[in-house]
Amino acid sequence: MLEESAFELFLEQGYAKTSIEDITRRAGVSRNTFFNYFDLKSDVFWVEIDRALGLLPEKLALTESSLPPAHAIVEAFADCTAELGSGFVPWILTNFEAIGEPNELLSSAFSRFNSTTRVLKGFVSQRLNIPVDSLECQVIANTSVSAVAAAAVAWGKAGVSRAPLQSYLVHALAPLAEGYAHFRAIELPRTI
Amino acid sequence: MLEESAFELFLEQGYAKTSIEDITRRAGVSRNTFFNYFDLKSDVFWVEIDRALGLLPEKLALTESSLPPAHAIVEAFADCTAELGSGFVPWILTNFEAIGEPNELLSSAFSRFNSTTRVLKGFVSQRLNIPVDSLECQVIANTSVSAVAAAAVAWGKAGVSRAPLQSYLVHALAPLAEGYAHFRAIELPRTI
DNA sequence: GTATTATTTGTACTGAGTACAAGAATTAAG
DNA sequence: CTTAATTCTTGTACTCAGTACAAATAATAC
Repeated sequence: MLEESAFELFLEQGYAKTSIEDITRRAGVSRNTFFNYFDLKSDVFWVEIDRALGLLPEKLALTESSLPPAHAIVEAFADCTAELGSGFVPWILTNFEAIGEPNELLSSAFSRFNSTTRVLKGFVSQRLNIPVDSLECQVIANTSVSAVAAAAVAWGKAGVSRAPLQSYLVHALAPLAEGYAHFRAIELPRTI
Repeated sequence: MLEESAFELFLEQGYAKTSIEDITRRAGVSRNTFFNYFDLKSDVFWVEIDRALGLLPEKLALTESSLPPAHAIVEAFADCTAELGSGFVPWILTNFEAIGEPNELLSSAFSRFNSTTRVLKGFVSQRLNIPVDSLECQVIANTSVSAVAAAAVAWGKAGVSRAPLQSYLVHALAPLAEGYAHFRAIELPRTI
């Protein structure tokens, strides 16, 4: 499996010093085969997370329409990971300190941040009946995803006896649920 | 100015189709000169924003210690941009739809997100007297920066008759001020 | 066994980013 | 004004992620 080879080499010699050629040689395939499975080198980090995030739209759709959006978001994210099993802990969450912040990881992380906020904007827009391209939707989506990211990283860091992810999500998003309970669109003034 | 040449070319032919060689040729210098001024190609987008963000630590330090952190954050960010003049509107904020989401922009954006959250984590830790590496600090910093980013993008989009950035910041961060008013560290349970 | 389809691989390429030394321009000192 | 020192630009060469495409190989179907 390319990911396993990649993770071994990243720990042995660091992300930057590990070339795609190294990874594919370790896996016993050609360099170009890598690009049959991944668009980018850093995509190896996201296989499990992408699988979980892929479930998000349907999990959001399944939440009770009377539930406040922040609660629905917690439930949806928790359901995404629950469906992938209790042993599900993405490698990058437990190893990101070893990996550091190479630009390729930053770009692939932000790419997923953006696609996740797009999903949440649509959900919030529909649930709160406000325009999807409003500042309010963007803020709720941005802050929710960044809180989820912080919770996920903390959860990954907590070690093998960690509490369920949902505990972390609830704790991280509770203030947002409270803060956004009365968050309404306003007409920002224009200068004369 | 390298930035001006870059922005002209990005609009003429797109980010991906504009090489560093193109930019430096347009500016009348050698390709390697580019790297005397910038670490990365996409760094051209951030000159003004980096200047503003560079002021953040001192602006945060200047806020009243009795001010709730979210209010202090609004004030500090607003002061950062106010000090750089009323005409200060970073090119990327008004042109990011034209630029799209090239991986290089995503990585440089996330790099600045991370460094800004580090600044805010330190501030929140000191102001609320909680450990800087706690989930609470991370969540407050992450959500604050992502709300500021959403506000800044909306502000950039609003056109030449836009309200002051502070209006957008206040609106975006008000729910966070409310939500974090009683946000305290808790001991997340460990599994047996 | 042959034909078709799917997958891997080889080759060649672009361009961001890096390193380093040489050349040119600027500044300082005598 | 000349020389020396310092600063900055530039040329050359490189690595490696990422791309394109065709050839080779493997797998599948008949």
